[in-house]
Amino acid sequence: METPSPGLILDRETKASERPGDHKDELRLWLRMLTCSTLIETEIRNRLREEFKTTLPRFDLMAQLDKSTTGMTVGEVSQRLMVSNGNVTAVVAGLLADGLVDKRPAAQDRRVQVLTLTALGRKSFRAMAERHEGWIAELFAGLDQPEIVQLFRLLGQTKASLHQAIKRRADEAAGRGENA
Amino acid sequence: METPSPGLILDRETKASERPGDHKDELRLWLRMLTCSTLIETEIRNRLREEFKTTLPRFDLMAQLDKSTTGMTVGEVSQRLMVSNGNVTAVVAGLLADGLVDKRPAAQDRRVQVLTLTALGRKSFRAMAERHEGWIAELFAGLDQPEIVQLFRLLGQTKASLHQAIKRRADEAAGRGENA
DNA sequence: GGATATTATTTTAAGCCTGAAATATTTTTT
DNA sequence: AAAAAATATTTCAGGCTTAAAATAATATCC
Repeated sequence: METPSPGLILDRETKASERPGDHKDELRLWLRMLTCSTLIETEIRNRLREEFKTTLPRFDLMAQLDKSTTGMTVGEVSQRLMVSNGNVTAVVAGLLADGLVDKRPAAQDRRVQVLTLTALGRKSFRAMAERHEGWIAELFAGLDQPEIVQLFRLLGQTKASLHQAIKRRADEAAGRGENA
Repeated sequence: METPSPGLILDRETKASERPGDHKDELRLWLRMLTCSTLIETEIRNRLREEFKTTLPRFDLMAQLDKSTTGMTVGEVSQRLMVSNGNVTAVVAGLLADGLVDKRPAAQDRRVQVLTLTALGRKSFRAMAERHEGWIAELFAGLDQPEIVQLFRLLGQTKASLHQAIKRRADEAAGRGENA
């Protein structure tokens, strides 16, 4: 746990550029990030179930709606959560059944469904959100403030890099004539 | 996307300790990490489907088996991948059907099922793994080597912090007399 | 204005995933 | 050695998730 992975020790003798075609460091980085994400997700999932008898997808969806005063469409929520439309429909169905969310067609465009938290939903979410914030703080308690800032910054870089690579790929595909 | 989140700008005037009970920075950090993980997962999932007509869970499972020469038990795989036993059983069922994995009871202990890659499975995985490593490298291409090393290190810190917090919680639960 | 294309959402079929209960096997206790 | 406890895996019910097809409504084109 404390010993750094040998592959990441780089000195003047062993530069990345001297191992052409090798990208083991990036792979290790990804696997470590995935481990962290999975550990956090699993723990939050467990606590939501134990303390609030709910699930992470429901919590996440309610979190989006809580941020918006005027409500959000299915499409907006699906984009924000980076899940499929169909998934939003399914999760919303559960929340509707529990009276936590309201769904109604938009006045101007009847294709669009506008989702809002009900009063019960808002109250219920706020209680969970407060605990949730504490749980996350506990989980990151081993990092001091500068480390948190630095990690946040590097993940910002990462996010930009990902968007760029993903866009590049999509453009290439479009260029090759992938007809929609 | 480029502008840093205001909450993370900390100077001498605005220390975290001066906002007791506030843990918005940790929350933002977690959400950003989740965004990165999700972007990578989705992209890898898409490419595995497009280029190899397979799924991420299958790839991940095969990756574990590829690392082991002697085979792994269901329990070992489940621990490594941080998924439930039942899930391993289910994914393995698909791989068995496709002739990529072999499953047989251990000689000494017939409770245990030993999983190995078949020759086809190994060949098939190696081809995917090579492409996979390239994809990951592309996705992280916006980070230079020192950034990768630094991010890896900080995620190591994070991982340690998570294990500590999760263990603490489990110990507390056990102490309160959670009978198995 | 009517045909066509686009957009938003839902449905569908299939696979992933979980926790808990059930099953099978081995180990420990008495 | 029989009974009880522990361990490894599977089964089960239920929920999540996706991509692709279907549906419905709006916008665009001629």
